[in-house]
Order: sequence, then structure tokens, then C-alpha cells
Amino acid sequence: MERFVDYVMQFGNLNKHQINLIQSKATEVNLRKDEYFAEAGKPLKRIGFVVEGVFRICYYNNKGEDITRYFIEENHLIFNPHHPDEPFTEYIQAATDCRLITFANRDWKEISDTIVGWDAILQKIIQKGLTQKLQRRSPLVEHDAKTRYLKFMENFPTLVNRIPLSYIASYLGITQSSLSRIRKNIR
Amino acid sequence: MERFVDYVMQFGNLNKHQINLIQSKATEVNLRKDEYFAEAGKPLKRIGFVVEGVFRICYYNNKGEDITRYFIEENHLIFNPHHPDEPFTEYIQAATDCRLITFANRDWKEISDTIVGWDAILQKIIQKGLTQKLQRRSPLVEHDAKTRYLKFMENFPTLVNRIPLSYIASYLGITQSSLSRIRKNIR
DNA sequence: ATCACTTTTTGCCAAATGGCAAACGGTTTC
DNA sequence: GAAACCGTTTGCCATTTGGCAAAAAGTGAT
Repeated sequence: MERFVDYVMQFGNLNKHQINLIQSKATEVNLRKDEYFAEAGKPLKRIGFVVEGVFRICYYNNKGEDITRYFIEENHLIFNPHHPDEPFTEYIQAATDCRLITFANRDWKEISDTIVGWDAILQKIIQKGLTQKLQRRSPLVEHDAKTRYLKFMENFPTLVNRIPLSYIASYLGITQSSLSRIRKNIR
Repeated sequence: MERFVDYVMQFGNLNKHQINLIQSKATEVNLRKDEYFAEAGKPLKRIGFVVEGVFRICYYNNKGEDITRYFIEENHLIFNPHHPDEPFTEYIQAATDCRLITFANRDWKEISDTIVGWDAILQKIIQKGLTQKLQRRSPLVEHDAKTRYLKFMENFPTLVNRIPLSYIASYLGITQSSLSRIRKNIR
């Protein structure tokens, strides 16, 4: 729980009262590998902060292939910026066993309505998240498969041996077998 | 000039006084194809709003290849969010002849200090820009060359016949000759 | 119209990556 | 330990894309 408060306070200050309010609304949730935190077509039920584990955002294309679009690591927030009630178009799946701190949408809104400056904090979080995502994904376009994998290892050093190769491959836009061969050549 | 005011007012309201302030600080700038609006290593001299033309954001990799990272179309703002004085790491080059409305950094800051709500408007603009960029770039990763080009045409329908094929190719992470062959096969 | 210049297309071949299926290796279950 | 299961690696070959250079097409100036 402190982890979440620390996280938020990187982006703005909170006093004791405010921290208490947040704590009073928080619920711990545990998910096993492969369970979904959000499913395409349904609105996000809760806002979640990843304390332990890794999630992936994925979808299915028209060939039925399962494509990973992004990874969400420890100390990151899962939510649908500005559209709390709109359905997701993708799945958010636990790529490992995960522990989260979560908030019901209603409580989250109450926090936002009560804490002055909360929205500004969220703004910063959203913006930082978008920027990071862009910086990680965009360069993949211009590089070949091997370079992509090297970039992945730079960007997500803690993930390499924690999640299935197939997730990484589809994140990088290459096939499993290609990635396997690349891995072999690297070390 | 109205174009810029209209643009801003999509994101928040301005009264007459505020509009006048903005207008009093605006300067029109024209750039010829290939001229730079910003250069790597230098801070952005002015904030610019594209009235006519297309810019591209590009850089040079270690092989000396010129890579296009993004296009900036009409009715978009060119600035360095939150870091007005930091040097750019990339070039912003006119891909066609361009007409801009620009503001000196100092004046831009004055606008921001004077107009209540300006920063919130900027926030929205920044966020929308980031989101759009991400939505356009990210899907390229997972698709083959032909699909990338089709997506490019969806995302930038007005650019296809206005800018050199080589810019589009490097934006898509493929070679000029590949793109040329793809084009041939499409129609 | 001609020339110089730039951009695009094409041809040829090499290299990278994909598709598919089988083999391999590790883990869990009985 | 055997069997079933899952993820990864490998082999084989097809397809896509790249690299390079020449040809063709387009543009602008004289």
C-alpha cells in the first residue's frame, strides 16, 4: 500500500488525511497467471496499481493470432484515462501471478472529487505513461528483428526471463521461431 | 490566425481579451520545402502552429540514413512540451512549403501566465497529440510492409501524393524500393 | 528542346523472416 | 516412472524484404 502512495507522491504531494482516504478505499486483489484484469467489450471494473507481477495488453487479430501490444510492469497504474465507463477494446491479462491494489470506479471518483490536485497528478501520470509507451514502441518500427529484441531487453530488463517467449515475439512483431533463433545468436 | 484560435477553442474557451493577447503575439513565418523549423542540438526558437504544409520529424542514424519518425500536418502545434529550453534531439523539417503562425518562447510563456486555464488547454492538446501518435505508430510494428502502407494511407490520407516516397518509406520502416513495389501492386 | 538534377521504378541477387511441423526439454499429474 | 502438457528450439523451404545499381520518369532552369 505504501508503494502506491509513494508512487503517487512522485507526481504531487498528499497530506495525511488524503493518504488515509486513499487507504480506506484500497482493496488488494490477486490474480493468477493468465487471468484477465480487463476484457475486450467490457468496461474496466476497477482501477489497479500493480504491486507485483506483469500484465500484458493484448488482442486477437482476424487470423485468431494473439498479439501483445504492451506490457505493464510493477509500479504502474492500470486504468482507462478519462473514459472510466467505456468498454475496453483489448484484453489485460496477467502474464505472471500478480498482486494489485485496486479501487472501485466509484471510490476512485470520490478520491478525485475530494483531493484537490488529484486530477493534476493523474494528468502527469497519464502523460508520462503515454510518453514512455511511445518511446518504447515507436523505435521498433524502424529496426530489424534482432535490434528490436535488444531494445526490448533495454526497455524491460526485468521481463526477459519471466514471461513466455511468444508474448515477447508478438510484442516485437516477429514470430516465435524467429525470436528463438535470434536469442540463440545473441549469447 | 483564426485557424489557430479555432484550434485552441476546441480544447477550451477564450474570451475576446484573451484572443487579442494571443493575436498580438503571433507572427507568421513561411518556410520553403526542406528548411528546418528545429534542428537537433538546438532548443526550439519558437512555438509554431502549422497553417499550411507538412513537416516531418526526422533524425540520422549511425549509418547516416535519414529516418522520418513522424509527420505534422496542418492544424497541429509544434512545440516541446514542458521543456521549452531543452535542445531537440531530432530535426523538424518542412516536407513541403509551409506557412506557420509562431510565438516567441517568451510570449508563449506570457500567454500561459496570463490566461487562466491555458495550461489545462495545453495539457489536453499534448495528450491528444501523444495518443494519436501512439495510435498511428504502434500498430505498424505488428504488420508487414504492405499493411503498413495501407495504414499510412488511412492515417495520413492527404499526404500520399504530396511528399517524397522516401519519407514515407523510412516512416514505415521499409526501403524506398520496397515501397515502390508495394505501390505498384496496390492499384 | 535540352540539360542537369532529383525522385521513382526496375532488375538482379542476397539476406532476413515467416510458415509449418517435428523434436526437444521441462513440469505437472497420476 | 510414464504420460500428458506446455513452451521452446530446430529443420526445411517459401516468401518477403533489403542492397545496390542502372534505367526511367519527372521537374525546373536556361
